[in-house]
Amino acid sequence: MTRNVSIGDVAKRAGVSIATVSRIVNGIAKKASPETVERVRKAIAETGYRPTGAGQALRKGHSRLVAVFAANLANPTMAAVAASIETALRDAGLAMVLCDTHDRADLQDEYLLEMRAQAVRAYVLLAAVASDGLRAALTGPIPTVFVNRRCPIPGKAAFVGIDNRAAGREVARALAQAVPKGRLALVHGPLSSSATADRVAGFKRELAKLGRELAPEDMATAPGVDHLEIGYEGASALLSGRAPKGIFCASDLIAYGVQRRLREADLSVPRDVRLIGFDDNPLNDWVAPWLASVRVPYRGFGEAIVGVLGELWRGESPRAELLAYEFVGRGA
Amino acid sequence: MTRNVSIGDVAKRAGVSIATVSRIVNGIAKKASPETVERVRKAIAETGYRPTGAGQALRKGHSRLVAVFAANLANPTMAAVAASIETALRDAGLAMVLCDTHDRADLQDEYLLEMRAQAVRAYVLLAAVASDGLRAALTGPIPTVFVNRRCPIPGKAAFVGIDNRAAGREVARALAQAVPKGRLALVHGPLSSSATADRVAGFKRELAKLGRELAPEDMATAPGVDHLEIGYEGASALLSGRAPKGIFCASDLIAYGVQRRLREADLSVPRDVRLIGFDDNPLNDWVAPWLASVRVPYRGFGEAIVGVLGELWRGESPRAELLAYEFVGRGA
DNA sequence: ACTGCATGGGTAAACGTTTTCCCATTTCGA
DNA sequence: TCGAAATGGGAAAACGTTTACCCATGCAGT
Repeated sequence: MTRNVSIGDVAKRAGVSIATVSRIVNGIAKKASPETVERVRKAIAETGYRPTGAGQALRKGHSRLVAVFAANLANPTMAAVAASIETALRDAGLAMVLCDTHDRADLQDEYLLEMRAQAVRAYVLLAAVASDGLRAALTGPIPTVFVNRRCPIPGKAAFVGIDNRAAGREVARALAQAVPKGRLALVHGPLSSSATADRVAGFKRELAKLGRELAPEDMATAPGVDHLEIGYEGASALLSGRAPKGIFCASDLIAYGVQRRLREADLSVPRDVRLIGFDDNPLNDWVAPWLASVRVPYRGFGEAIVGVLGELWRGESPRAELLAYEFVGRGA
Repeated sequence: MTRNVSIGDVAKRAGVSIATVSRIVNGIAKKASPETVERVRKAIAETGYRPTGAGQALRKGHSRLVAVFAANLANPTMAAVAASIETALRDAGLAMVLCDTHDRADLQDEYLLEMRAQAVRAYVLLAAVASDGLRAALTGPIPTVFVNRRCPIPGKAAFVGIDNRAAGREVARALAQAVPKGRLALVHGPLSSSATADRVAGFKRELAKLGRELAPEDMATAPGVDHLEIGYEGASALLSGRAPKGIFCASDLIAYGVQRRLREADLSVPRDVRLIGFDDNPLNDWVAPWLASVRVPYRGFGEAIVGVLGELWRGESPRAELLAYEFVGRGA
């Protein structure tokens, strides 16, 4: 219906050139008398003018969009991080394009191309997967920051997350202490994720140091992207022998799956088996008060990510920002 | 570094004009000899050309973006719907800009304006809130579809969701049957959401019909956006009297909150109290096997929404698409 | 031989910005 | 009083597309 108001309309109404309007909108304050500024501001307010993204993007070479890639939006932690990023981006005057890669390289590559065509200002990769497209993107001009899962391709890349290895060690100490004697075990997802791999490595290493090294049959995993199923399958594998007294689950969802399997085997958590998860899903306090976990400050990820992005936009070199995590004891 | 390849580069390489390339890319097949098409296709493949969004948006007046507004991304059902929309949009060659309005009118308005400036092809409002900006948007040229929560402003607007009133009635019958005698109760969030209001209305109406009308003290609510807290507070209110035997919680998260409060009062679900939630969070089977619920086919929302959007883009008039829900008995 | 009409494809305008020049006027220092 | 510099602001190009319009050429029908 009503055509969008353009910078020309504002200029006409204020009786100045569009160049002047543009300068004032963009805060190039050097060149404009206070009266002119006032007139233009008035015209903008009256017309409700707002610069059109397409025009800006065309001229400047980049839009006000940031592409966020998530491996699996159904995963609550991914959704939480996405929400946090969204808020932080908005505070920075940017908008989020959210892409679900389903952990598939082909989809990720397609999205990388499409988002480049959209002239996004940055890529934010939530659990990236290695792919040719990613390799290409890393040499391209679009700043990229990896979140949670480190860049699966060698080279220096910006990262925001926690020290998963140290957290894994802390879990090991907590579990060993909570279960002074008896079989300990581990259930985890694919190790292609650096987050998982680091947690597992730290956990195993520390456990060995404590003299409670895990045997191969104490470690279970399963393929797939659904951590609930992974947990269920992993627990099934563990239960072929004598039930473990303590299990580290590399994510809370895995722990939920494990607990279901244990429940079906008439084992009670935490009475019969201690469980420690990871991520500390906000629902834990409500529906899983038996689950100890590691709280990752997902709410703060957005701010950290936008901070790192700011550095990249200013031309600084990529760095890793590690946030503080916290072990949450539950089910004591 | 490497400048993006533009349509001109392709044209030069294929030895044709950019108009020809554009026509071929856009499938205007009438005007191009097979050999020319072949040459251009080859040039496109070699250069990896892909039309730039900004150019298209500028020329056509709209981008390949669709704006999705969610009231609260931390809510798993919102996230699930968003994920579903994302997939459906991708299949249609579109991308999703996700905006978290935090259920605030001012943020929603700001986003409506900003997304209009981004020339989005549509608004998808997940739990919209009434506001001046929304009123203005509805008279504007951008197709709008409401999801889950109906348009809070009178007038005809496209809608995708379920028949919440009928579902509420079904819950009433199920609860009355599961708890043949004893006090029944209801905990719900703000009634400004049509989804909540309809569920509650259907539930109360049917209960009255069954001769088990709710007294005022059997209905509890609490302000705020966090359903967990609402459930907890609501349950506290209910517990001032004799504990109810069955409670309908207008969402699963509310049910989680209620259950926690009951647990703290040493009441067991479902032994002491039957609980029925709504939405059927996928986690229920894993961590809340005591919670009956109404399964809303959120996975299918995306497809339905994109279908409705297609109609709107073709100029058809807005309609409401109601999807099938299903009562899920648990904790019997 | 001329008209009429497909067929294939090129020219150029338009979309809305930003930004580089450029110009006019004023101010200031000597 | 003259030149230099500062101040305020305009003209126009460029970004990448799409599309309305135009122009050849070839061919069939008269």
